[in-house]
Amino acid sequence: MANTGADSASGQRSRPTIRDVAARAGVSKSLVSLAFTDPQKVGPQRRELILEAAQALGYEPNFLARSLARDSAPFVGILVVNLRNPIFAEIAEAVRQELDLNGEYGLITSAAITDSDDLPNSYGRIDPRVVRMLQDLRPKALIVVGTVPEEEAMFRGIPTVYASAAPRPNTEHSSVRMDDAKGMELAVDHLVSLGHTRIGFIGGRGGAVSAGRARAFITEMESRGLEAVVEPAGFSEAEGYRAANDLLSRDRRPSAVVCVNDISAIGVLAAADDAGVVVPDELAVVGFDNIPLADLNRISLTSVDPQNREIGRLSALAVLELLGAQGTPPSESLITPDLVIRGSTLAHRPQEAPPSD
Amino acid sequence: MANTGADSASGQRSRPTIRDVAARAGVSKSLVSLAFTDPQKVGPQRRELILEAAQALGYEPNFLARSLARDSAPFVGILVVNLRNPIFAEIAEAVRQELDLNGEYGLITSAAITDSDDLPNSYGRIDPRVVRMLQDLRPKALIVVGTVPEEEAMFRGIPTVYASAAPRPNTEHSSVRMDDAKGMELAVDHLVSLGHTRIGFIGGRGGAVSAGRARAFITEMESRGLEAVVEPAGFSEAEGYRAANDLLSRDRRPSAVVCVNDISAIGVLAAADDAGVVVPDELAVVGFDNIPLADLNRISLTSVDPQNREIGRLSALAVLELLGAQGTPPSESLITPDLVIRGSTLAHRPQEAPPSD
DNA sequence: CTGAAAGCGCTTACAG
DNA sequence: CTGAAAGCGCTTACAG
Repeated sequence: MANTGADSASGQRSRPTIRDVAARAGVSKSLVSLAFTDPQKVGPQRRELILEAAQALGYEPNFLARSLARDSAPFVGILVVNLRNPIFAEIAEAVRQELDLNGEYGLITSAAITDSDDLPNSYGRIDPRVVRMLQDLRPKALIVVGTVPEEEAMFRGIPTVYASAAPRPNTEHSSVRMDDAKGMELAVDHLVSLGHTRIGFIGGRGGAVSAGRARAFITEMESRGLEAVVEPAGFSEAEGYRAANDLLSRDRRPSAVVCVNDISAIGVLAAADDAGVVVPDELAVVGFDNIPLADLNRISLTSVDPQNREIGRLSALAVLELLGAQGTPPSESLITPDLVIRGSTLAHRPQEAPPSD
Repeated sequence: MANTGADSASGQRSRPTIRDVAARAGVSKSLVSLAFTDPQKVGPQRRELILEAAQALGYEPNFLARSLARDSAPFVGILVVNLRNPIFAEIAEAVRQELDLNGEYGLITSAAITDSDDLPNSYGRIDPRVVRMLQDLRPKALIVVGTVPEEEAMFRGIPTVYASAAPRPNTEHSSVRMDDAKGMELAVDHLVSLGHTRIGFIGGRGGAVSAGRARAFITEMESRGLEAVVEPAGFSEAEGYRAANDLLSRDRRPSAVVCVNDISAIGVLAAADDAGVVVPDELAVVGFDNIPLADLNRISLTSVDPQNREIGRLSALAVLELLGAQGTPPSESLITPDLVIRGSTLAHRPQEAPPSD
């Protein structure tokens, strides 16, 4: 149904258009357009007139029509691969906030396909229709939060930054992510300083990030002349649980483990609890991600903090740079992580203050 | 920049348009349009021809242009008020899945404004620009997941269903949410069956849901001739912590508490731990929401399960009904919750199997 | 600084 | 069943 005059007279209101504003202000459509896109180029009194008319009518330019005409929408798309993982939500919000500060606008959307057996941290597949939709919307740029398992061909032709994920080797895209080598160094340093020498790693499966951390662990251990014990596992709690059981049943079991992420570390804690192994006295545990859970009184998990807000912030800035100069080559930023020490490695952790308000 | 022929000859490819397909198939634009919107109305051979041309060119109709022409986009908008809360992600995905099953398409987006002091469960404000953007996109309908603090005027003119939130009294919108009275009955029943008579409630602040649960608690207790002890608190861990401390320092302290949600219940557990109060022996704790956290070994929180996937599913169906018959009056569905009993109320809980894969 | 005109990619009556 | 035409709401050269 076209938006006829009759329609706007009826109860079913549609939003006023540029035409309505032009009529009310007594100017042409194009002048109204100009007043909204490049106000300086319109004479002060006319501008005032137009803005008043728009105000009175409650007019705001229609994104959709504007996008079609310009062949580019006035926003940066933020594609969150997995909504269930709280760190992705945190990154996405940090991205949006930083874009805001720079006068850009971020639209968050999610493309996760729910598998029946989906776990909080599972890296699900992506819905190609969401990506197509996003392409139709023609965002100025895209920020992909999290690891996309599929080929990146989907994002071709639009400036893209990966937040918290590594792009494929010969990509044209930028990325901002934690420096895993540095994170592993912090984790192993900490454990070694507590006197641990027999240290295991749980992880290595489930993608590039996992494999990279396993490699970093081996490097870190070998550089100290220590034996690297690796128990392959993915990102889920269940896999952490199983891997920990395997590790705990070895004859020379490790006195400490580093886990590929916090979720699997939670599984390790559960396995230790069930096996009557006291944490941290008999088993020290370190995770990666520093999810909110890690800070809970009863979990108190020492974890490598990837600085998610910083990752989000820098991803936004990377996109702005890409937008500024078209020829900008893709960049890779590695963020230096932090180690947050808690009860899973230090028995007598400093008494925590009650959570602040 | 218009999408000229020269442009499509250059490296910077844009997607093929209906015009390209028409040219290749040797038919008019409108016939191509028809072939995509109402294939039956096109002769078999021509249809085949058109589809082949489209296939060869990699053509797919542009959502944006279609939306502008039709004054309605081919999808249902799913607005997630708060991305940080895992239950909202779960609902949103269930909505999308059910829409899918019915041939509709759901686009998830988030509108949370990050406040500096934002907590995992804080009900943030909503970004009006996201809503406007969504309106411009003209979704067929809207599903709002979570409580929107602002006025609902934003959603006027578009069929809307609230998932997991109550609409304002005289609204024209539908809603699907947990039956809080029933949930409270389950919680109190359980505690009473364990022999508790002095039971507290932590919550009541922060919105309609919170206040409603407080009222339900009082009703439930009074109907049994028990005294209802209410300690006002919001949804955050910090507020749960503080409220629990207040409650525990009373002369006749309760032997059990029901919390307005799981996050605040976590705060209660922390307060009990810090005060040396043993859960569940000296204090039994029940939460609402059954977030994934509640199932963790070390938390093991008894919780009222709102059946989020079911809420999502029914919200999708409610929207489909609204779309089917325009005159359909708004409906309110109350979902019967479940009580998941864990270690925070039952000391010797059944030995849990290791998490399944 | 202003206004008429063409166009973004699609859909929808309307006449053949 | 098919094709030319007008339109969705906006932007962008282009001529005044």
